[in-house]
Amino acid sequence: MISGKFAITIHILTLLTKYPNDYLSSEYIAGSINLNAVLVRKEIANLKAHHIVESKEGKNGGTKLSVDPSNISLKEIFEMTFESINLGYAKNQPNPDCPVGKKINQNLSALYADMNQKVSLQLEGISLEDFSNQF
Amino acid sequence: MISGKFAITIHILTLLTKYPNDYLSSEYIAGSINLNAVLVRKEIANLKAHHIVESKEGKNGGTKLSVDPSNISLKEIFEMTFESINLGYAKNQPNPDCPVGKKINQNLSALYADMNQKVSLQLEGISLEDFSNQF
DNA sequence: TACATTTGTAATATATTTTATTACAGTATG
DNA sequence: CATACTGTAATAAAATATATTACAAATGTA
Repeated sequence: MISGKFAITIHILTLLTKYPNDYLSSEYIAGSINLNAVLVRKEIANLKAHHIVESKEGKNGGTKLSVDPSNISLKEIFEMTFESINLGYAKNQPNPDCPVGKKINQNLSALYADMNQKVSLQLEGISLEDFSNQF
Repeated sequence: MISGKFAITIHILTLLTKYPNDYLSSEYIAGSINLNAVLVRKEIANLKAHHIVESKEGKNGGTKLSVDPSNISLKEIFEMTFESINLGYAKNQPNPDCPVGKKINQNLSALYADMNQKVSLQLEGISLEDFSNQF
């Protein structure tokens, strides 16, 4: 199962991009995603830690973008919400006495690293503004 | 969480490539992966359905490759074990009355489709033989 | 000031997915 | 005919993801 972190975060950011002058509440955002507001606030906390958004507490509070959406790429959003693209690893440590077991994870890692590079290149070319303009 | 299906399958196939003249038992393979033998047999069932390997039941039975490892690419293995590369979707259906909610999944899908194309190209260029030669 | 609204965060519960285990029928080998 | 395998179903356990509840703290406004 892949978590919805990236999708949720990009949904939040698209809303904030669409309404750049408003502080949107987590309840409002949650209503668009159809997700619990606490989880929205958790992703917002992550965005705040990366200085992408800023929040205001109290009545009429909420969250708004603190960067220009043309200056942030999907690669950055990806990196904030996803460790790396990969096709998975077996759960347990493989047998180190088997020539295949000994090296499988290292060889998979190399493969996945290449994958990430290609995907990163793709995501780097798309700004949040680009993405939002599709709506 | 990403399941280990792809990693397990490629581990199995690497072993079969290394020992092309033997029928390897699921217990033996499981010992290399450090995984329950039943799960190995399940992935082998998948490989058999795709005519990549063949099994022999009974004493001294096991599984061996039924294709030339230079003629099968990681892309094919990927497609047998993975739906598609993606960065996830939010779990619940988004609000169709919101312009963003209405289109978010479609726009994410398009993004992910591009990603798959790039990754597929990469994987297409690597044969099982290539991968196995790294060990 | 008092109230309402909102964030921030912790604690806990539920749901979903992934992996593991158990069990056993069926098949081939020697 | 005993042994060592596969094939597969059923169930359990573990891991992860999402949801809910609760409440302190902040802030705008009557």
